[in-house]
Amino acid sequence: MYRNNEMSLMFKALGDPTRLRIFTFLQAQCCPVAVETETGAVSPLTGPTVGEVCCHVTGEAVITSTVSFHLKELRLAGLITMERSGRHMICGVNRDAAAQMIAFLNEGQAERKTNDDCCK
Amino acid sequence: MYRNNEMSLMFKALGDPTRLRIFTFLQAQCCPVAVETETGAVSPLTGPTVGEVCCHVTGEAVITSTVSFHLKELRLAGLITMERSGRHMICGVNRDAAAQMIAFLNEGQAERKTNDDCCK
DNA sequence: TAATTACTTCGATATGTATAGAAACAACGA
DNA sequence: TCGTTGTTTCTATACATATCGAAGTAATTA
Repeated sequence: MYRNNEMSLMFKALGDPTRLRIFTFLQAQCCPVAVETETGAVSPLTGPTVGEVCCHVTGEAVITSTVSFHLKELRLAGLITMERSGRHMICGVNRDAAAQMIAFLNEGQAERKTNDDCCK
Repeated sequence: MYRNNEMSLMFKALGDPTRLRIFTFLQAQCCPVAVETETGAVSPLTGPTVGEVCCHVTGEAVITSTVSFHLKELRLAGLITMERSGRHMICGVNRDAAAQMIAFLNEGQAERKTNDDCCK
């Protein structure tokens, strides 16, 4: 049941068109990453700034509070990472999260049970 | 851009814990299907009724308007199918929709672009 | 240290969503 | 045709969410 709730938060985060655009934009970015030797966690070293994300979304070179809000939602859902670099915030996708969603959906496709006789 | 909006509707539908439970429950059901010879579309011949879905979700043998509401949302997002069979409504997952979501996420993982110099 | 850049948070607002009970509806059996 | 079963729709309500402009904050430069 815990997994269900975590997963629904991820899906919910992608459930807004603007956030889905941001996510796929970040997913498409190819950039060098740092790997933590202890945990193996991967975080982007460079990548789009918040301004660049805004730009991609709105087409204008202005940072909006709306995009900032959506970035926060994506971050809280664990779908993206953000790290300060000087005045900028560098955004990157959390590829593990995407992998988890894929795995979740794939499991469902694979595992089939015969009808349980529920409430009878 | 159209694809983005369609996809976000699917993710949104799975973005509620109750709906995600319903979806995975239906995904797990193994049942005979009918294949349309023209389109190749697959639809379940038998499967859980609305009452059985309710039962799985709430643990009680009562149909609630809430579950009915969530089933409708899933249906409108294209994630499940529902067909009347006598007094019952037979629910089934639309496996193609799940496949589409998986494909969408996978594409994002695969396709990487070098930074486009956006708004500069 | 004052100004500038890059971004976030706050406050207001309008709209959407989940839930629950009651009423309506559709199919079947007596 | 009347009641019963299985399900949906309606209505009300409480809560969440997206958006926008304004104010606030952090890092850098003049």
